Amino acid sequence: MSITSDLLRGHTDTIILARLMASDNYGYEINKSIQHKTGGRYELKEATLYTAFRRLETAGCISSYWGDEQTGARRRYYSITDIGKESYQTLLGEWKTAKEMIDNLIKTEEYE
Amino acid sequence: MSITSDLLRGHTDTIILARLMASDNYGYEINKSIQHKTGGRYELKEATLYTAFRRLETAGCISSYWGDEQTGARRRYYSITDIGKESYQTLLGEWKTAKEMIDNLIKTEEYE
DNA sequence: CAACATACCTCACCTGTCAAGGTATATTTT
DNA sequence: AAAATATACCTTGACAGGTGAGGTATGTTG
Repeated sequence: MSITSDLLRGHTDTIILARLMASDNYGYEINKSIQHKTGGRYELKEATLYTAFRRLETAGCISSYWGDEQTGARRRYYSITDIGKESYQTLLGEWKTAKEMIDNLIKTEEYE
Repeated sequence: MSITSDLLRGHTDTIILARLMASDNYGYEINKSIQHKTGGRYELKEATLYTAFRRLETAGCISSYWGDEQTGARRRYYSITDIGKESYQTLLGEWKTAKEMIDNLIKTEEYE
């Protein structure tokens, strides 16, 4: 168990949705921008990333389309839907709650 | 996926160790004190709790002994070891790091 | 032309969680 | 006295998300 697995587990969807709130983007670049934002301390594994895309698309949170690049590898772009925007807000709220709860629970004070 | 599963996943060990930093205690009561501390909003499922005890004991983070109750159901008490105390401190640090990373990643600002 | 970067994808496995089931003792209610 | 509830422990099988390892294809760089 590393710091980048179970502690961040369950946040993958939120992280992706947050990125897509800014603009449409494709998988490879989404991962790069996440790496960039953490100063290289965190990257989504490819398998995790694509699993999350499938999950989010099935849930109606994102939609996808192929880019029209004339050169280089093809790119599948993702776009956040209205459902996705709602989910994102919900997830933000849940994170706030969970964060407070964890902070409270892992302190040693106030345990009887 | 509920707020009490994936978002708190990976914190079970830390929560238990935090409780044991205060004093030795037995499973049933540990769970009660966690419920009490969250005002009933969170409880570890029994299966999760006992799985975690096995995991922590195997890792040398806790040790256990049977209580000498003369009446009522038997109680298995757990005690945090030196290794457990070290682990607890490490986990606290990892949580701090992870928290900052997540906070940063799920914001919509600063994505290019 | 080999190596690397870009860019996509799938499969099998691992691990933590948990619903569902079980055991046993003591107390309270009917 | 029987039934229900609370205390207190435990295991098993299934599920879901993460990930290592593998694959495909194109373009660029040394």
